[in-house]
Amino acid sequence: MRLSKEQAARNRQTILDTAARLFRERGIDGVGVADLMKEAGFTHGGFYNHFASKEALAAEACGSAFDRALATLVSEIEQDPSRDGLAVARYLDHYLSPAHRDDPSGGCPTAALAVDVGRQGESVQASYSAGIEALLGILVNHLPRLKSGKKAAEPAVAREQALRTLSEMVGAVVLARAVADANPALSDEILEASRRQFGR
Amino acid sequence: MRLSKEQAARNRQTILDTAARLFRERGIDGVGVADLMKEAGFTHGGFYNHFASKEALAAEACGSAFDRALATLVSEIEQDPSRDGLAVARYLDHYLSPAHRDDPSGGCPTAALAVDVGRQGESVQASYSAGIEALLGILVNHLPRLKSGKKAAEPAVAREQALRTLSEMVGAVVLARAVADANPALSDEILEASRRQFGR
DNA sequence: TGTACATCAGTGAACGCGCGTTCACTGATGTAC
DNA sequence: TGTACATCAGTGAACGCGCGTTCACTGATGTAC
Repeated sequence: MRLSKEQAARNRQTILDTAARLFRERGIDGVGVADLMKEAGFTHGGFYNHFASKEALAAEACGSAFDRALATLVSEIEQDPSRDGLAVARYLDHYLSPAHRDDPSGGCPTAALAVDVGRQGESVQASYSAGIEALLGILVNHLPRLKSGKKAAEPAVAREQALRTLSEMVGAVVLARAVADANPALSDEILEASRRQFGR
Repeated sequence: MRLSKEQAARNRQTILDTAARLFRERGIDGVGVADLMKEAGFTHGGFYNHFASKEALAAEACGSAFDRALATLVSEIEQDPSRDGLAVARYLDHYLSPAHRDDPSGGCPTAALAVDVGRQGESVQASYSAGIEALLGILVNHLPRLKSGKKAAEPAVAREQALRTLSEMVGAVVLARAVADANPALSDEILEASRRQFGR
């Protein structure tokens, strides 16, 4: 049953993408190796041909989820000819939308994995931290223009602004998700309050 | 081995307090009934004399954690003779402190249970939502005075301000905890950025 | 280019372990007379 | 107030189940000659 190198690499990627999706949806501890492999279309025994352990997968899946999410954002920023932060404004508008709230499995890993990661091993935390730094770097460079027009802000001010914006957008999505079933009106209200500030 | 009513009630409260502590520390799914009962000083079989299920306990423990946290805040506000929001400023300053970040088991349930709750049953989500609404109500009434002095703000503005503040403070603590081991400098920086705004 | 063999991705059973929950049992408490 | 009995909190073994991980096996791929 040996497969071609190309097919094996494709299968590995399928497992990785499935993990990135399921981990965001149900939490890292909420997805079993057997679950995951079945969802990816395999039997569970083959998992260890691709990854040393579930933790190794979690670290890689976290990094992969960040890579994809950030690549999309970066390409949108680069496609924006005016470079005035409109791409970031659109990003924040979607970030704080009910659509993003209702789709954790395809959404930002920062929000979906935030509390989980603190309970995982070192390698997962390192992967997550690197993702946060990368997202923060983008915000530092492109967020200030949204707030203060074309003029460049003091670096320390831009950094502080980016940190606070990140906290608010992540907090809003996390809270909106937590109360979505029990109190949908409050959930919408949480998103709207921050969206009025950043988006539209 | 039957115990007095008083002793039984005290034991029940011990289980509840232990659960509120462990759930915030390790997550609701990260604590087993046997773990919990051992930590509370009992054998696991007796659990079902007090609670119908683990979910029933989780809902009650979540409510209990909010009750205690909010009761402390309310009493501090009421003890403040000037009523000018200084008690809330102190609360935010502690909320955004490394001490609070490093003590999830004794800290605010909003931040500690945020992502977990979305994956729990309806009763847990309802209990959590009620806690959020209560905390929000306090912020609506006492936060605006911090920002704009004595003059009362428009109700809609006060509500929006409270929602955004809640999102930012919860997001900051959740993110600071997630990167605390892998990137302690970033963790401190996240807290500091929001703290400079609200606390001190 | 053709043949012989080592490699290894995928299969499915099995490992020890911990999960939430149930149950028969114990014996002091609470209650009915 | 004293006695007889039902109640029930706590114990510890057991239930079926799913967890992460291991392993012997299969057979097509990749490689050495």
